[in-house]
Amino acid sequence: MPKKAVLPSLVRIATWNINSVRLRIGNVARLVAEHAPDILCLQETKAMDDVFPAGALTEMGFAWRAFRGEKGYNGVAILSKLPFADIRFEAFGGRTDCRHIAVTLQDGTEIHNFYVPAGGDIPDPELNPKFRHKLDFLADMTAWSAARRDPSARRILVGDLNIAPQEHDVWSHKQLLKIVSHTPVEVEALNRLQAADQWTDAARVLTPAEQKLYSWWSYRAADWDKADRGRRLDHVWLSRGLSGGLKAVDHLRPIRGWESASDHVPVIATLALNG
DNA sequence: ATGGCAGGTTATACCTGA
Repeated sequence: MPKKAVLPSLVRIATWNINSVRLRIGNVARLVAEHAPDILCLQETKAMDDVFPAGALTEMGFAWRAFRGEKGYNGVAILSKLPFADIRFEAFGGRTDCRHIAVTLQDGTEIHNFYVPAGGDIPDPELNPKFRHKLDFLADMTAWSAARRDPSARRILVGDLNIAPQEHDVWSHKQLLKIVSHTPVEVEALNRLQAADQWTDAARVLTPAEQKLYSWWSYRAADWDKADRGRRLDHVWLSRGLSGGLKAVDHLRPIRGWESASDHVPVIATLALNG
């Protein structure tokens, strides 16, 4: 007897640091109209639950919604056209601020949406509590992943991880070595997390390591496109039980040029969950 | 080598981002 056909054969899952979901709800609608994600994971929604635009997202076709936000900062959401069997969150970095939310789909696939702390300006945990918080958060993620180590688990980890790990995940490896998001201590912490359950960095499966690949461009550049000083901060990772189903990963650079754009662009992975 | 922008708030100055 074939596996129950609860889910479509290919699923498109998007991650996007939206930098205020209320301000950019029109951009979300345009993304949905033009790119048709089945599941949309947002970070930095900056909206408490009572003002989260759930109605507008329902009208876009997301019958299933999980969100948790706080006033002015943080906030994560998972919007889905596929049903949820469970919604939950866990504490990382010693706080229950709104930086993680997870759902389970009907076939048992888990989706974990993270907003890792940015870490402030000074890459020294002794001098900068924000950097200490970032490292603590990553250490907790690593322990969390190691405790669930499972070669057959079906998990997707997405989000703004606020680290560009590889040389060509930033515009200048040399010039960013002491800049928070690309320092060796952060990259090593992210690599430990990835190794904790042999996660696949989906974007780099299909794009060679020598090719520049970004998901974020600063608001501060006079011309972000011309300067092209980007970083790959937004990630889609697949557990071993799902990595074989990966079909495509798109970094939607043109969206950085939309009116009233977020400084991050969506990353969309297409994968077979039942493959 | 630096500075540059943007969103939100018990706002009109200061915190966050990275």
